Amino acid sequence: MTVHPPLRAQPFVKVACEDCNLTRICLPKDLEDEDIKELSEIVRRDRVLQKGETLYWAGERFSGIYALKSGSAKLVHTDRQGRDTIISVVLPGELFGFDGLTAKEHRCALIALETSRYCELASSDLEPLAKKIPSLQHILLERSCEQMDQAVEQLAASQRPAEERLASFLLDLASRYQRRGFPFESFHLSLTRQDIGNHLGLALETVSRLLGRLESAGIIEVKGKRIQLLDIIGLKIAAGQP
Amino acid sequence: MTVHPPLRAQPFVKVACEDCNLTRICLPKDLEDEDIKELSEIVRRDRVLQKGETLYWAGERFSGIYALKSGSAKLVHTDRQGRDTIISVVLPGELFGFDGLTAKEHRCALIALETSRYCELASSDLEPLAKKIPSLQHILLERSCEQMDQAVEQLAASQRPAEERLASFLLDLASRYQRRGFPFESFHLSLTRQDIGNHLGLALETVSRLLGRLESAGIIEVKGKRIQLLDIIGLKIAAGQP
DNA sequence: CGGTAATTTGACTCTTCTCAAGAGGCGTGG
DNA sequence: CCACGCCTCTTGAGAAGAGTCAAATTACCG
Repeated sequence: MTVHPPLRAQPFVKVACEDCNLTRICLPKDLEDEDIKELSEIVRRDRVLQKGETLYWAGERFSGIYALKSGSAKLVHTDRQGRDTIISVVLPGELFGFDGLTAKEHRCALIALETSRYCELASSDLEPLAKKIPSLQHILLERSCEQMDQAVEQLAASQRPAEERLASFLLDLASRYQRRGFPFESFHLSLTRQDIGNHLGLALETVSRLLGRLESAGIIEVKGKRIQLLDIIGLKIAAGQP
Repeated sequence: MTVHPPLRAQPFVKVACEDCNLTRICLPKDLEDEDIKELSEIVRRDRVLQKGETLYWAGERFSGIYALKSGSAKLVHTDRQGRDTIISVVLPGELFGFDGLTAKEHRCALIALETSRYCELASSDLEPLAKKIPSLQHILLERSCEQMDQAVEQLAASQRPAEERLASFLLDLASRYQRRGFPFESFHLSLTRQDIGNHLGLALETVSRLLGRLESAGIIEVKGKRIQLLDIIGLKIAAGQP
C-alpha cells in the first residue's frame, strides 16, 4: 500500500477523481481508469461543511451518496426519546449516505466534526451512471456490505467491557488515520468525550476515567484531544486482542 | 398488505418463485413478473437445514445470497475470544449472506434454530443474472442497506436498559411473525434464553428474570418458549415507545 | 423413564451511571 | 492583551443495574 501525504497539505482546489489523493481509498478504488473519468464528470466536488454543520438530518429526503474528502464527521442516530447514538465516525475517503437508500429518507444525521470537504453523487445521477458504469452498482453493494461488517463488529463490541471498547476504538482510529498518511501513534480526536461516550455506549465521565487509567498505565498519553499511543502492545491487550 | 397463510401449512413441494407465498416479502418483492420468472430459473430451491445445522461458518468462502423459506435461523458472530453475538434472527422471506459479500468470506455463521428450508442464489450466478435483470443489483443494494438500518437500530438499542431491549425484541418478533401470517399476540421463541441474551447483550439469567417480571406485571404470558402478549400497550411502554 | 440441557430463582459482587463540584481551555469583546 | 463566560473535561462519592456463581426445578430427547 502506498502512503499518501497528509490531507491537510492538499491545496484547496477542485481535484478530479483521477487526480485526487484519495483514489485508492474512496469510491474509485475498484473502478477502471476510464470509469473513474466517467465518474469524475458527474460527481459534485468540493462542497464545504463547517464544524458542527449538518449535511442532512434524519427524516430528510435521500439525496445521494457522499464521499468525505477532508476533515471528519459523525453519523448520528436519534431515538424517539431523543437519545443520540453515534453510529460511525467518517474519515476522508469514506462513503456515507447509505442510511437513506432503502426508505428514500435518511435514518441518521451527518454532522461535521471539523471543517470538512465532501463530494456528492446525487441520487438522480445514480441510475444513469449505473448504466454507463455497470460495475458501479456492484461496488456500491460491496461498500454497503462493508459498512454492515463494521456495524456487526460494533454490535459484538457493545457486549464487551468498557475499557476494551475504548482501546479498540483508539486502535481503529489510529489505523484508519494511518491509511490516510497520518502517523499511527499520534492523532487528534475530533470527538468530545461526550461523543466518544455516545459512540461506545458509555457515560462521558467513564470515557474520561478510562483515558486517565490508560494514561497512568503508560499505554497512551492524553493531552486534551491529542492522543499518543505509547505502548501499542499494551493497548491491544487492553482491547482484548490476544 | 395481504395476509399470507401460515408457512407451516405450506405443502413440502418445490414451488417456483412466482408461486411461492413469500413473493411479497422475499427477494421478488420489488421485481417485475418477467424478472421473477428469470430469477426463479436460477435460484436453487428447497434445501433443508435441520435444527442446529450450520449453512456456513465464519471464515468460509462466500458462496451466495440466500433466502429463508421456512423455519428460522440465527446469524452469529464470534469474536477472537470466542464470545458469540447473535447479530440477527432470520425469518422466512428474509435474505442473508451479505456478511460474506465484501471480503468474499463470511464474517458470521448461519445456524438453523429449527428445521428450515432455504433458497440459494449462488455467487457464480449473481453476475450473469445481474446482466439479465438490471434492477436486481439495485434491489440487492437496497436490501443490504435495509439490513444496515436494522443494525443501526440495534446499535442504538444496545445503549438502552435491559427491559426496554427485551420488550422491543418481543414486539419486533411479533410484528415480523404477523407479516408472515401468524397471530401477533402469540408466537414461539425458537431461541433459548442464552440466545436471547447473546442477541440483546444480557446474561441468560437476566433474560429469565425480565420475562418473569413482564409476566407478573400482566404484560405477557410465558410458557417455556411460547409467548403470549396480553397487554400490547404495556409492552410498548416497557419498550420505551411513548 | 433416565439423562442431559434449559430454565428459574436467590444471594452477592462489580462495573458503570448519576449527581455534583471544581478545573481547564478557548473564543469574543472590551 | 487580558478578562469574562461558556463549554469541556476531570475527579469524587454514592447508587443502581446487570453480571456471576450456585443450586434447585423443569422440559425435552432418545
